[in-house]
This record gives sequence, structure tokens and C-alpha cells, in this order.
Amino acid sequence: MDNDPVSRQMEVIRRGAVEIIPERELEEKLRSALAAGRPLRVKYGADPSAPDIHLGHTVPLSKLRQFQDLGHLVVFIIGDFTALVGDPSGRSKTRRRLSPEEVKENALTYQEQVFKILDRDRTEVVYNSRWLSPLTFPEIVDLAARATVARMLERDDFGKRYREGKPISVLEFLYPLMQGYDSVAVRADVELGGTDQTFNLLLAREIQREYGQPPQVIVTLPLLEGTDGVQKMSKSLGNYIGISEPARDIFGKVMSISDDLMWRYYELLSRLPAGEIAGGKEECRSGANPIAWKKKLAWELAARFAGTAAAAEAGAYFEEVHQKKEIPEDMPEVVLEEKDLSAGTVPVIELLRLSGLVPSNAEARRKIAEGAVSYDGEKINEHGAEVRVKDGGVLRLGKRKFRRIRLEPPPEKN
RNA sequence: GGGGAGAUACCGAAGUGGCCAAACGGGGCAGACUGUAAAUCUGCUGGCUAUGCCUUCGGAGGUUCGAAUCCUCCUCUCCCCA
Repeated sequence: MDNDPVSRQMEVIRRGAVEIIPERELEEKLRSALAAGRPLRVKYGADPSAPDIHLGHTVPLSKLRQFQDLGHLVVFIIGDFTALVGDPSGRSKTRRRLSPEEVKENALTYQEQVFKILDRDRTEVVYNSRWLSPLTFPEIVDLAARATVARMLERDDFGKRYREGKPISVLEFLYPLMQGYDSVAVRADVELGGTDQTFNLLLAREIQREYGQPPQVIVTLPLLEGTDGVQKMSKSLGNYIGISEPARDIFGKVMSISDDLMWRYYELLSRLPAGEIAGGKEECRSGANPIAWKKKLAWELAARFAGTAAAAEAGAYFEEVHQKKEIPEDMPEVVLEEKDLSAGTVPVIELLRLSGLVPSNAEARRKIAEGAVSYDGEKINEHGAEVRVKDGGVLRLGKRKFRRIRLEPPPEKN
């Protein structure tokens, strides 16, 4: 590569991105920004409906960080307006509207987590209600006039739902417009998003043009599959790994992904040099047990988000509990009070419920029938069994769920 | 505005008076096997003070000894015509 600073920046930006539309424009923007000594304004929007940031979000966030490291400014938009309206998209018909308090709270949690990755000093955090709320109906009409239904139906999920006879509300058509208007409001030079955002990002270019602004360049990034390896990572599907989860959980969840998915995660999340990753992949293809590589990845991610000490502990915990199949040292504890006991025993079903391992008595019965329940190493097969508990005893459900039972000392008489 | 189709458990989808807590598939959970991988096989998958009882088939009423199934009204969705 040559020494042209613009080419060097382009190279960094291009790495891992799916598309840059259009590349030429980005080069020009970088060049003029450099010449003028001003940073590019790189927009990224987040909807504060679910406050937990997971690995899927970190793909674009890391790219944003790279922009920051290249000297640019990130404009982080919190879609509080959007959240208040209640996004009806997808098939989740029951997605409820959030209260202003919830939005505020989520937004704060969000920021807290986002700055695990982003550089606070090069980030401008803005709420889109600031400019969306004051819009008047005539202004909205004016905005709505800029897009056609046919254009909207080009968007994959709209088109698909339309063909399948699934409902699409007019409100949903408004979303891309609002998002586009955000770009106008913050005068975005570049916007980042997942590939599922391509349509919205492109439409924003048109809207900016309509409002007399130079259109933003869009950079799309791959969507990370969730731990199931099929659907994109999302909180609502429960296939996510949150960046604020305890190291053990991050470690454990990574260990449970499939081998194929592991390499995908390496490519999208790991900071190891590409060559090293390719080497590992090759090694495993020729017969090596992938578990070593999986641990390496689990360690890297746990360390990045929970710290190296916690990651090391999580790794040790994993080996002890899951590989050597020993009972872990620490586990959640459940305190039984005297009133829970009768003559030192508790019905198993009660015990399972009190420990929060099952949601209902019926579920407790099923798990017992399945042979999944044991106390201090003894399998319990009778759902009517009375368990003689002792302080420190271990209740176990399945392979991975443990609860240490604590007995509350009898109240002292005075 | 007119005509037609539809709403079933986490999701998809059968069921059209009692044998329906509701087939089947997916997902999920558990068991076996394993590397907490994949694949495969097996079981479970509304609740309860439990051989019974209660809640659940869009909502509210009604018919009936008995309703997811029949009737009335309502809400929502899709398609066609205007």
C-alpha cells in the first residue's frame, strides 16, 4: 500500500465491511476533511428499547471506534423518539410502547455500555426526539412526499411481508423517513449500520439531497448470527451474548456455539490478525480438536468485556465444572428459613421452586421424572420425595444449574 | 363503499358439537452420546393444595346437558373489486 493517508484510512474502513456506498465519495470526503482539518461526522443510531448491548452490536461499534481512532467524530443517536412511538416492525405485534422514564433509563444503560468500546471524547450523543418531536404535520407531509410506496417495497422485509400477506402499517413506512431525517439533522457524512439497514441508509442519502445536503456515505457491516448460529443475534430471540454479562457467562456461551459459528465469530469479533485465524481454521480442518481455539476465543471476548482477571477465572471455572464435571465452588445460594422445613426436610418440589430453578410445580415434577434433579449427588426420582437438607448442600438441575442451600439459623431466643 | 378469506398454545399449523389441555412440525428444556460443538436417538413442553380441579383456541354475549367447534355483536388482519 502507498503512503497516502486517505488510502490508509480507506484500508482500515474497508476491513470487515460488507459494502461502502459509494467508495469514491468516501475517498473524496476523507480527502477534503483532511485538507480542511475537520473530522467526518459518522452517524450511528440505536433504539433504546432493549438496554443490553450484545456482541452483535459490537461489530458496528468497533468499526465506529476505528473511525474515531482515525480522528473522526461519532454522532451517536439515541432513538428515544422512535422508542416512544413503538416500533411495530417485524412480526412482534405486541411490542409495547415504552414510557419516557424507561427510555431514559435504557438510554443511560446504553451509554454506559457503549463506552466500553467507543471513545467518549470523540462521541457526540444526541437524542432524536430533539428534532423529531417538534416537527409539524405539514413538515411531516413534506417529508413523506419524498418517498414512494414502490420504493418502500423494495426493502426486503417490507416486500417479503407484503407478498406473504402480512400486515405492514403506514407507521412503518415512516421509520425510514425519520431515520433519514436524522441524518439531515446531524449533517452526517457517513452512516454505519448492519446490512439489514441498507435500505434505510440509502434512503437517507436521498432525503439529505432533498434537503440540500451532500448525501452521506454508507458503510454496511455483516450481521452477527446469534448463539443458535442461524438467526441474527438479538435479545428478543434469546440467542445473544451481552457485553455486560459476567465473564463466566460470556465464556460459557462462547464455548457452546458450534464450530462453524466459532470461525464466523473469529472473523467478526476477534482482534487476532487474519492470518492467525486462518491458520487455526486450517489446523482444525486437518484434524485438531477445535476446543482449544474455542477457549481462546471465549477468553478473548470475556477478557475484553469483563477484564482479564475475570476471564481467567471464568476459564478455570469452565474447566472445573464442565470438563472435569466437578461441582463448582461458587454458585447462587438459596436461603431456607425455618418455616420452609419440617423436621429438617423439604419436599423436592418446594426446594426446586424456592431455589428459582423451575417456574412451576408442574415443571418441577417433569424435571424430576426426567431424572434431571439431584441433591448432594443423589438423584431424586420421586416427585413426592422429602429432601433432608443440610447447610451447604447442593441442589442440581440438569448439567449446569446449581444452587447451594443455606439454612437460616433458628432465631435466637432472648 | 362492495365481496371474499382469516385470527388456535413460544412460532407455524391441524381440529369445525363430547374421545380436546387441543394432532403434527419448528423452537425450547431434560436424558444418552460428546469437546457444555455438530449430528443422532429418547422423553417432556398451561397451571394447581393433583387418579381430580381450574384457566387457555381474537373479545363480549348467547344456544346446548356439553362449545376451539353453532348463533349474535365487536376488534384486528389479508385478498379482490370500486
